[in-house]
Amino acid sequence: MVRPREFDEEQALDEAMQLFWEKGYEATSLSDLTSRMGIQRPSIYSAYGDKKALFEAALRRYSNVHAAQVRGKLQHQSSAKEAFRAFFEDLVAEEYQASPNRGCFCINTMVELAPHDEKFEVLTREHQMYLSVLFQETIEQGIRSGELAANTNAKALAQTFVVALIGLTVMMKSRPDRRFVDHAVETILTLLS
Amino acid sequence: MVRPREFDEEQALDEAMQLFWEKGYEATSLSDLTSRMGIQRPSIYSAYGDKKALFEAALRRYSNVHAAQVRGKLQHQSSAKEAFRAFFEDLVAEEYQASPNRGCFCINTMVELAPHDEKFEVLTREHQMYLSVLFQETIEQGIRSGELAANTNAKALAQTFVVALIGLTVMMKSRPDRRFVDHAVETILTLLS
DNA sequence: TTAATTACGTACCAATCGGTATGTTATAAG
DNA sequence: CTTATAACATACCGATTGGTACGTAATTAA
Repeated sequence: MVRPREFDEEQALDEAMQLFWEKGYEATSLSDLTSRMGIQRPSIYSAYGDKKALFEAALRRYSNVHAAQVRGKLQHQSSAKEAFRAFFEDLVAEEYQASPNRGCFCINTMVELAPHDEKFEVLTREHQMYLSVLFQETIEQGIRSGELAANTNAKALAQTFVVALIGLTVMMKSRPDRRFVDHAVETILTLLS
Repeated sequence: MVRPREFDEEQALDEAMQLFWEKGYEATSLSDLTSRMGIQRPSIYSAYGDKKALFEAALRRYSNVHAAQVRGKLQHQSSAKEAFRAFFEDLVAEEYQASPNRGCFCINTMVELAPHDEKFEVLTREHQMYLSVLFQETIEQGIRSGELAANTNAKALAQTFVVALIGLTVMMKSRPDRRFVDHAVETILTLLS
């Protein structure tokens, strides 16, 4: 390396992530990216590759950060029921005060790119699978502690919570009445009792 | 009217709907549309307006057709439990044999356009609300017939089924193991018992 | 201090984007 | 048969798209 980069690669990638997250792949132009990232076009291509590669790097970054956040939120609570209640209630509260409603970058990508690009089909699937494992571990912890019934099907329940997470996140993009979503969360949580 | 249209407006709109459904708004170009619809560019603009207006017309058409399909499927069964079981199992079966996985046009639009365009936020929200009413009526029918417990919260349950519908539809875009989805459907259906 | 290497900024590329002006053709009314 | 009207196809518009060639500036190794 003879001349060091004048920009922070991670920081610029983070800006790209925010932009792709908010607008999606197709609606985000190279001009959008250069102005938001604060670097020139050739710098993007030398540091990350083409637009698709930059998008992939941004998604991988999101996936890592998001997975760690979910893990942290679940572990923060001692009770499994309280963990899921806090998780879903936070999800709803955060999404309702966001504008525009970005939702989840990974879910957005599942809708926009996964059906036409196997790389993103795999990437997004693996993220869901990881979340499912996190949910399952939380449920199994609740079973061991006696909080949840011993015959609880942890795996099936975890998979259902992933479905609920996706459904809630996407649904809130149309900004339905808050009570609609709250009722759904309450009903979903009854699966734990 | 002095010279009749040489193309069938509804039929061409249907082709546009298929294309937007499969590729989304941004990824579908006017050239894609003209070749698929079999008409020239100015014909699109004179018959439907600009690209956004054509998209809106296609979405409205989808919404009507889809709502009627859902209504038909729910009414086809006599038992509420069987109605929802058939509904969700059909959803999964159809989606797993589709390639590419188009999902639901309305849900796709909720993700791509609703956060940035209030018109589509409203349009997609109203469609979800209508589905929720259909679900609720089916549940209430089950309560009246004695099939479901009298203290069943029909509204909350219907809203939860909408969340599940969205979650399942989007999740399947990443083509998870079929058992994953089947387990989730089975768990969701336990909410009826 | 020189040479090699790489980042940077500018300016550019062909291709495609959404959208339209225009001339021609077909129809119905008079 | 003429005339008004609107649909048709072609050909075009400026703007923007993703991507790159190239000359300059900066850094390290020799």
